[in-house]
Amino acid sequence: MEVTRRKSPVSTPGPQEPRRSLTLRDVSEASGVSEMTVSRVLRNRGDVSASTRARVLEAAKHLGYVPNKIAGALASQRVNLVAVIIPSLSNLVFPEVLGGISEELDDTGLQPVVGVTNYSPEREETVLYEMLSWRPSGVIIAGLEHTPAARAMLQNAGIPIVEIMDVDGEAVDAVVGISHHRAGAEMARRIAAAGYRRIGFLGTKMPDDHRARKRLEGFEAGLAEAGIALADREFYSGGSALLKGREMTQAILTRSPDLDFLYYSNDMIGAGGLLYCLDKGIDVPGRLGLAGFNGVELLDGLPRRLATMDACRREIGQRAAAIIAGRSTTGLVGGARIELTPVLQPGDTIRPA
Amino acid sequence: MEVTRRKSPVSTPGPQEPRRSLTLRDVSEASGVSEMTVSRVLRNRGDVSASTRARVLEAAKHLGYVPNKIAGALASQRVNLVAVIIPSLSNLVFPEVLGGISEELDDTGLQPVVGVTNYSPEREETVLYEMLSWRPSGVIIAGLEHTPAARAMLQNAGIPIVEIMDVDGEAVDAVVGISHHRAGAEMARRIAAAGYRRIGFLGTKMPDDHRARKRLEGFEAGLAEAGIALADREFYSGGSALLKGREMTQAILTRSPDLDFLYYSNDMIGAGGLLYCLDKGIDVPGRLGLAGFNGVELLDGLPRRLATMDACRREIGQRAAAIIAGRSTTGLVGGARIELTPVLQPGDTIRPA
DNA sequence: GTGAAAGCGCTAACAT
DNA sequence: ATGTTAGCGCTTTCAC
Repeated sequence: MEVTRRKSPVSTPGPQEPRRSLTLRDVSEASGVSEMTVSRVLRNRGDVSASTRARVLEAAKHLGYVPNKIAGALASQRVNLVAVIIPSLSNLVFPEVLGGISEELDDTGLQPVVGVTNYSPEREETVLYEMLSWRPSGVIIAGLEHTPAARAMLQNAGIPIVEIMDVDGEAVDAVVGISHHRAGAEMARRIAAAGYRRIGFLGTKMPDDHRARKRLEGFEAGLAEAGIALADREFYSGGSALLKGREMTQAILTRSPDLDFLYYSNDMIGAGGLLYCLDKGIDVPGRLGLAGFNGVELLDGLPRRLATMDACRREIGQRAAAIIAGRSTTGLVGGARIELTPVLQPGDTIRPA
Repeated sequence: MEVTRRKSPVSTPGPQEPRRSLTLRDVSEASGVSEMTVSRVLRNRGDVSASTRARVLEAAKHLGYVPNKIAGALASQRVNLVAVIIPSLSNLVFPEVLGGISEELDDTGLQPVVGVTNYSPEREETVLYEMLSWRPSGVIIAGLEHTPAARAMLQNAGIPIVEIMDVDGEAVDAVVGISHHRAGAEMARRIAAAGYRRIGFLGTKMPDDHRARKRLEGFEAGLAEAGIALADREFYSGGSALLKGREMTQAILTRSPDLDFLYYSNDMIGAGGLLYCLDKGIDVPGRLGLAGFNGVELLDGLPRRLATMDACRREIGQRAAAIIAGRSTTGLVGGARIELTPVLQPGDTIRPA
């Protein structure tokens, strides 16, 4: 049995005994160069003669050496990871944000690591703690609402933090997003201007989806400007969004047949509602107008284009990543606040004003 | 200027100088207990008196200490990370697999870390290298096709490897998936049995989507059993799948108006095709039958249920994660081969046999 | 251009 | 129940 940990000869490992990974020392011995020089070659640092470099690379490749970033990170106090914390991956929106982040990070040597919270503040706290314990170079996190503990961790992390998606609130550090309140209000004004008066809201019942909540609040505020109050509302949670959209639409129209507009908290349930209306032969947008939110690509394939607002998902990811990348280069600190402006796309489901 | 690295006094950090993170030593000093005991408390290891434990936890919490997993991993030679390497996040299928993985890993102390390859073998190789350099406890990777270098890395990693989604080929270690060849063949037999004879295939043009390719091969083999050859085929890539489905359907029906069945390589383009047919008033499934692949939840909201086959996405994730979790506990080695059986769901778009 | 020494923050192993 | 010692595999720093 081995007792000492180091210098154990690389005897053939026993049957069930996990093989030891190769180390710099192995490459060093195989190439007859010091560990230090091997390290330099592998990181393209400092001056190394072409011949040495070739010899080292050859040895490393031949052995199948994969550097140990754990040791590297510990020694250099540098980790090329960016923590990305989002509520969900099935939401369609977040993979797109992620796409923007990856794209922007691609040439920086930084790598995103994704954590998913399922819209639970407690899970967010856990995930954040877990990720911070790997000492990432930055954090990109969805939303401005966090538990006090999570907020404290973000503040004390000593790394750039970018809160994304939403700008309606107090940021810890930098923030990139849109105002969901304003987005809701803008849609409300457009609807009111088009002459719709009996307006219903349909949303997923997500106590922790603050952005959907803010859109609704903004929407009601916008309607109020025109002296209109929300006539009815319908909430669901879970399941296929498209199907839920159908069911909710049927439910609300059965209960309040005089509604002339339906505002959905996202495009997927909106699309379900649209399909339902077309099925039932309801005149859209004449008898009934419809609008969603997000501007998802999926809508392009529907029989009619649902009115929506682009949430600038990809750009949000890019800008957030750019902030992290920029700071990790310059070392500068200071919280930018970037508010993007979503564009209202009336599509075919709002009648002209 | 500091020269020694250790024992540097915790003087107030300068304005732009990144703060040093708290260490075990800080907690040790604050609580008046040795670093080792603090470490034990924080990991719930060994016997620590209730009073000491309380004191340590209090100190750690008060300071806002977040353990440094990099150092911990290096010292313990243990990393609670599982590398998950998938082609895409926008494919709808992979987030579901991920869901299964997370769920299964949740109580094991293991954490998934996701890497995305965009269906590029070279990118897969890079991502794999990057992830292996963090010395994860296991790898879950989509598909059986890898570059020789990637395959070598997997073989030499000395950790459990689970290749997922597909079982048609040679696995490095364990494998969990379905036979896409068989899935294609089964659908072909069903279609032939229903009396369809002029059959077209529509797929995304993905040279590296081996599973779609295998389904097509199986499909053709299945048709051949009934003496049928594929009458036409149509390929596209990129863009909104739903919209592409529409366009491709229009294209293939224009070119080959006598087709009586369309087999799509995935449900999204199939759904687009279905919407197109309904728009055009084509009699489905009488005049024209349709089928997709995957069994995505989205289909539930469509006007008609598209025929499909469930790809067992969630279960694949669960089983794969269970293999990794099991091995990291038992230390046993040995490649399981788990073939799941997808179920054909005829929906409303294949006429009865 | 190359090497030697020290130590990153933590934990395994062995005292006590 | 708690402390001490010696690294984990790499990079920083300084010397040659």
